[in-house]
Amino acid sequence: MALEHAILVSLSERPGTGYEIGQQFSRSIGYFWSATHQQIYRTLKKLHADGLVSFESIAQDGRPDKKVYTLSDAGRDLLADWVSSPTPLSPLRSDIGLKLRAADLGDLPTVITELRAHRDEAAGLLAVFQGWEQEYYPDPDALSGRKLGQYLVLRGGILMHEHTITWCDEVLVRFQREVDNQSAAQPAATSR
Amino acid sequence: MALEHAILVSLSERPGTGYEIGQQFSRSIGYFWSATHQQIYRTLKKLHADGLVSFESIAQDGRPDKKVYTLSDAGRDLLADWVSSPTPLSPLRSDIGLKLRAADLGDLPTVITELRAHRDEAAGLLAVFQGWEQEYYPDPDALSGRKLGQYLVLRGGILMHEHTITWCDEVLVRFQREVDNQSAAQPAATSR
DNA sequence: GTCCGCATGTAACTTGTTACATGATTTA
DNA sequence: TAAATCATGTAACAAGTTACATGCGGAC
Repeated sequence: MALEHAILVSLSERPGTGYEIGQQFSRSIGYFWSATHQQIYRTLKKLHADGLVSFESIAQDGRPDKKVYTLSDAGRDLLADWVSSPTPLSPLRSDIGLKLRAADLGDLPTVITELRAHRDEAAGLLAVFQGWEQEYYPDPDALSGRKLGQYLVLRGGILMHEHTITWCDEVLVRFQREVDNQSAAQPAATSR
Repeated sequence: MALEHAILVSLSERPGTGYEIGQQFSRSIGYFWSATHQQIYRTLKKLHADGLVSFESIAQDGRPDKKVYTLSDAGRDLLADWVSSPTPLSPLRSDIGLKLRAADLGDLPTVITELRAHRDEAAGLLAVFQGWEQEYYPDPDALSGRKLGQYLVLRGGILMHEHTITWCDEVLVRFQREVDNQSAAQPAATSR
């Protein structure tokens, strides 16, 4: 259901083509909701059939026509209801959690290397987010309305990646100790 | 892909029926990977066709036969490879993030009420997790192997819910201030 | 006598992923 | 001349959700 809402949210910020919505999904909104262009086109078609968006075809030189979609009144009403509706805790699907749970089946040093890569990736994204925070929201206390919501979502992303990094570090420390203990127990085993 | 791995992880901890795996998915493992029983039965069939698990039918009085699944050597090898493989940052799908981004379209006091409910739900789960931590892992420094992995996943869950609560609180403070400002600006508007 | 736990399944549908296809313009 | 950007789409498949179906035994 929520992909529809994600697209409506994007259109509520500004009208745009499927392509442009896709851009947003791989930039700002994309850090909290992802979708491929195929999903977007498919869903736009459905939203149009349901009367939640309208579009205007714009002819272009050389390129195919573009369809600029706009939120309809019905779409805006639906969004307003939706943002005020309850949000149950969403079931999790965390690959890294699963892997950790079975980590002792794999090769620990390799697991550590991959975990560090994961951690660094999160740290990279965190830096990007923190850059945005400083650039776009230098005075967070003064924010209100739409801008405030966007800022708070960004804050959520920052907190989330901080959490990921904290967790990875905790795991890395413990796993490193585990490796050290093993090599201390079998000091002759230098290879494999 | 990863549902297959989730089931293999469960079977690597102990053999079991589809039903029992489902139980695990709504308890321990379920807090990091969720699946319905339909998905599980469907996937078990596929895993069996691929030779990653085997099963033994056990006749029962009155009840239908149960199939106790066991991880095969091939399944164990596949799991070992998988836990050592890279884990890219997974794309996010956060309903609450999306809603926040469009929060100004809805009724703020209602949004606040729902957000508080969300926060409290997370706090409830956090308490459950913390209970487990104390009950099952009273001496975390002494853990190793399989148990250590399970503990670290639980730690991840605890950190995650703490993050959720921190975030919700941050948002609640800001939104409450927003409401106060609005009612200060229009002190006569007591209803609606 | 009704609900809960055990135990497995089918069917229909919605979402999400991956690959392929087209075609002009701009940038390296 | 190879690539990236703009712009839209089809097709096939994998994964996830919801509803329905069966049937015994025990608890309330």
